Amino acid sequence: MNQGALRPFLVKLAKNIEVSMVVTRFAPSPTGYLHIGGLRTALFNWLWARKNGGKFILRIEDTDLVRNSKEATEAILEAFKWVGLDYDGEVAYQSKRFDIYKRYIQKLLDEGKAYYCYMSKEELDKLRQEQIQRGERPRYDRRYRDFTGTPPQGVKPVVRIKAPLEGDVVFEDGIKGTITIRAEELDDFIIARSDGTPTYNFVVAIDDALMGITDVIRGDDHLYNTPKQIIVYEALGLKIPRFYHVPMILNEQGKKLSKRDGAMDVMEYKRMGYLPEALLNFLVRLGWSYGDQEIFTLKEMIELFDPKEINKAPSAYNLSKLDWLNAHYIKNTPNEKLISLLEDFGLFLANHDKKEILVDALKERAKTIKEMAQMAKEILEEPQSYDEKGVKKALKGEWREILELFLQKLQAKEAHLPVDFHQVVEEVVQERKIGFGKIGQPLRLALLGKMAGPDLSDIMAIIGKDKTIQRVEKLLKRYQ
RNA sequence: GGCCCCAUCGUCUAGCGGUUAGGACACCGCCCUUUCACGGCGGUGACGGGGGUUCGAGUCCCCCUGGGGUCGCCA
Repeated sequence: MNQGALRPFLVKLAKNIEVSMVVTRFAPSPTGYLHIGGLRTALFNWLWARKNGGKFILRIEDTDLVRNSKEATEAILEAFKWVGLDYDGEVAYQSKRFDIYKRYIQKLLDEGKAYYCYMSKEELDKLRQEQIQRGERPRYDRRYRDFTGTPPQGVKPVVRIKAPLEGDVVFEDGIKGTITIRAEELDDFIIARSDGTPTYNFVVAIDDALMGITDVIRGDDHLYNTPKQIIVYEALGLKIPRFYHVPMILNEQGKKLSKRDGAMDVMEYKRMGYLPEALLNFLVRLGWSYGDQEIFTLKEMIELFDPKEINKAPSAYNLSKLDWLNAHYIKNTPNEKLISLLEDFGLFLANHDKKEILVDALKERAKTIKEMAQMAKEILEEPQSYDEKGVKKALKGEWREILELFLQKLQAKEAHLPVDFHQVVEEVVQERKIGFGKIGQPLRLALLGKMAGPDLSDIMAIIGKDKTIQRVEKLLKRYQ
């Protein structure tokens, strides 16, 4: 095959590669922390890009200079870091791209596809009120669309785009199917504010096109923005990406999620002791599933995720399922890792000689790292009071004689490991011919101050012989 | 209110014209066990309502009801 014959083939190959390339993005506006709905959207985009060996871009939508904050951007970045989502290239800031948008706005102006509108905010508000009173849908009346006269003085104009006057804007949504919006429902929306800065629907379309975004996965609160963005794409002759509008996450009552619903901030989950892998697993199953599978590693998610399979209906989150997932991931996290996570909750175990026994005992029962820290403290710290019900239940019969015998035997013995302590308890049981509970219950009360907790032998080994004796003596003394 | 979208156990979901409607969380029993968990076994529990289409509808169509989104010089 000579070069001339090969060339068309290579061109075709290159085109196919381009077609199959997937570029997604997450585009938050920096007005607050990253919330769980945003994180799910980010995850979906990230998974889809990674699955296809494509790119995932993080773009900060900060065109509204007065509402943005640097802290919010940092909070979003921090949340990304915590859950372990990465992104390709540098973070893109729209505020640094104003000159680009300006050029496109000018282009539309020059081509007569956009125009200056001199209506003031007050006039607009008045118009809207009148329309609402008449029971009409409030919308701009296009009074400056074909304006040729002398513009009013002292009004800084906005730029509006000419939306189609008739027909439908139709697009294919990867989740919801064909969406049709009639032209009458759209108005000539503003693409540049009176201060010259561009607005959301305009810059989104420009950036998605310029950055080569092929798949836009976003919340379905953007569904109605899509036809507006399509108007921009078409006015500029840009390639329209595929859209996937993900239904919202609802609160536990099945109502719209609001700031009042508590744990909205992703970082709040860290503070509550959740593991990022549990949160991600929880979130990926909200609106998406793969048969009966509940547990997904990140690798499996990448392998199996497909935005086309996302549910059409909104889903309510339920914390108890997150708890279950978190408990699962805690059980499967190496002790060393747990010990370092525990430090965020004021528990420092790194130098404790029985840390393995302690963590092993706790990881089976804790739902969160925070809870785990609490349980550990209950073991490590001498009880200051005794559970009332426990006292009634455990301190009866010959409990005193039993514990005294136990103390006597323990004092006479070397004890370090759980088996050593277990052996002492066993001897008491044998000698007194009693059931394990007869000694177990008062002993547990002495050690923990309450009736629930890990294996007694483990607890004694963790705190050691001396503290065990101290605690038993304390109980004996307290209830003479 | 207009427009758009949606609807299977309390919750997350499987189902893609013929299923005893499956799984998970939660809940309730039982087992394991010195206790609490974990784990194992079992149970309660759903196709919002009404019309069609079809030999046959959770699955297709229409209406109602309910829910969500949206109607900014915010994103």
